[in-house]
Amino acid sequence: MQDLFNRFIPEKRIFRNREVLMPSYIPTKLPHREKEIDLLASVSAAALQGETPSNIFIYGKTGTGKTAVTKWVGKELAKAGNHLDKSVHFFYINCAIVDTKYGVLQNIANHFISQWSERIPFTGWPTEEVYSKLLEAADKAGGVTIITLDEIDKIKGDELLYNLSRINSDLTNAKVSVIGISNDLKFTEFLDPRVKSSLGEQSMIFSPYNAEQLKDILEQRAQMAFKDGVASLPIITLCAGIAAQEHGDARKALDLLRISAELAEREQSNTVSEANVRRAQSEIEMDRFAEVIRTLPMQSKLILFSIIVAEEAWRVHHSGKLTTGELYNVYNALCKKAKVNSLTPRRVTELISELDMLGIITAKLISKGRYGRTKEIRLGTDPEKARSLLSEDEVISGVKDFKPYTQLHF
DNA sequence: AATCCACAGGAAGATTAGGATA
DNA sequence: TATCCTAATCTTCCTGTGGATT
Repeated sequence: MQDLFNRFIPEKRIFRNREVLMPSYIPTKLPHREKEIDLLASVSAAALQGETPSNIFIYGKTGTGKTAVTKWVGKELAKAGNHLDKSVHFFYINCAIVDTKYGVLQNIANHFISQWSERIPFTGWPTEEVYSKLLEAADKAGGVTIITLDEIDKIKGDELLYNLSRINSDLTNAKVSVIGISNDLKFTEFLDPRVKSSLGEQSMIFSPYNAEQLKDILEQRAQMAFKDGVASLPIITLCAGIAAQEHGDARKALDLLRISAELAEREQSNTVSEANVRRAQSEIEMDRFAEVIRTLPMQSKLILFSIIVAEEAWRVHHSGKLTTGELYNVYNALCKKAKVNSLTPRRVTELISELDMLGIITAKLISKGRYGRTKEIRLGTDPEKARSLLSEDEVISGVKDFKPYTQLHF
């Protein structure tokens, strides 16, 4: 019995606790977020006096610790409340998962309702009914509740936010304050001004970590996640450096370290090598690249395919650079063959810029003087890889043998 | 200095698709 | 189910521009 499964459980050489490197893990110490923690704590401390804390809006890019800090402070607050015998509740909900008004209200309400029989079903009730039930339940529970809405920009419609922003006037016994978390800096711009001023009483911005800070974070986690001596300091510094270049996203840094270690484990190694990190990085990069290409709209795929095809043809016949106009000709011919309506040059330049921003291609604006201004377009990645990814699309696979030079003059 | 190429990219309006609503 | 709304996509029309050429 033991032997049967032992064969499939790899010998533990690397990990002590892999969970620590997962995005969901929240450590007890959050390095370099002391200021944010302090500010958040000072605002929400009002709850311990039985006052309603100001509503807070938290901005920051992904992997800057918004969620971790908020959850951590929330947990501590609830703990402190318990200690002081004050009724303080902390409630967290991710709006990317529950994105409807009904869903959010139902979740909050059920948080107050302990008895199963009285819980609100996940569908069926009129939304207003859920709201009044929520008020009732909250009043019954009393105390101060802090509701955290993570990825608040994902909520459909702003009715919910309006309701929540004035929920306190509907409550007699309980007090509610809201923490909104968003990685979209422009989110409030198109919000009802009343909601905006109410939710934005306090706002915080989480800035990305730099390489030094990421190093500290990785060091702390590595100590818990790995057995001793698995990841050396240079390896950790390398991971931190790579992630710092990519917007200082701590989640990415942890992913990189974790995948590197997984590769090392698969090689039966006892330590993570630089080669493991490089491999992991290209694997992550490849995944992202594949995902981006797969989800491209059809027209963008056609344009990308035109670039691949044209570049190949150019390499054979010519060694000039691919320009917008030439690309458009190829694209146009390709569309004809694929029996798809082609877009106007104006739209195509826009799509080229989008592909450029996605990092799939590079489009550099140059001037050829008398011969105009154009963009030099080049594929940013391996053409064969891109080609095979594009062939998954049926429209593209229908024209995969397309050769531009049969209908172009050089 | 003036010209002019071959586009870039802004503005505004039209079209379309998908989702909500009655 | 039909219809209505909205956001995204796309078109039309436009002005702007760096620098080789005249």
